[in-house]
Amino acid sequence: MNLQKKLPRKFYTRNVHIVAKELLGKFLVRKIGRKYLIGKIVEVEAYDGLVDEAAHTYSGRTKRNEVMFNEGGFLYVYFTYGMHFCSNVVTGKLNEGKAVLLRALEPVNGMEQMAINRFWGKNISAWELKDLTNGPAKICRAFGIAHSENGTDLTGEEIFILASPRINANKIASSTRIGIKKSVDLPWRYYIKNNSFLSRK
DNA sequence: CCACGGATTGGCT
DNA sequence: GCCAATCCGTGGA
Repeated sequence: MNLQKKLPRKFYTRNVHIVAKELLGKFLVRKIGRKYLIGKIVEVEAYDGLVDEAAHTYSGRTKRNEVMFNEGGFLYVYFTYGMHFCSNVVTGKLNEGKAVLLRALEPVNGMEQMAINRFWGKNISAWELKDLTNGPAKICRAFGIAHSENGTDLTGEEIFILASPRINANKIASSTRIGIKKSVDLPWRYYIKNNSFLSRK
């Protein structure tokens, strides 16, 4: 794994479904001081802007969703259920309002720190690897992603994604998206088949 | 101004 | 499997 080999802007400015599928198998990196938190992306969902009733941007620009209208390659972080953050990779061109929700990672490096971030205060010795980042809000907890990370440029030094070979199409599965009430039949959740760090089967 | 409910999680039945 | 937790953006009055 080459920490210098960051995905460039042009990776992100393409079609949201292409980017979603190509993000599978790539490595999300958070640099904190000299330490690196790293996880392999194994599950995502595409949110397709104005043609997608389930997308936050469907009804137009608001203060909450404005980062999602950037061109590709920025991090859109939102707060929900009164306690959770979720992160998205913005895709496409300026003002399209499209993004890929990061739903599950396979921890690769910095697991001790992820466990501290996720379970602060309680039972810190009993953490299990597969419970660190197998859900969209868990990723944010483990990686310390919250309000202040909203709008982070993924071509920068703080949070970025490493280039790595594309996952073979026959190892990728799709399904309907999880937890939404609109556009429930669209098969826009993509994940690596049989990976044990998925948020769901 | 106020009421509603959410791209979730974890604990309890 | 069910449901409470706990903010705050959003939309309707």
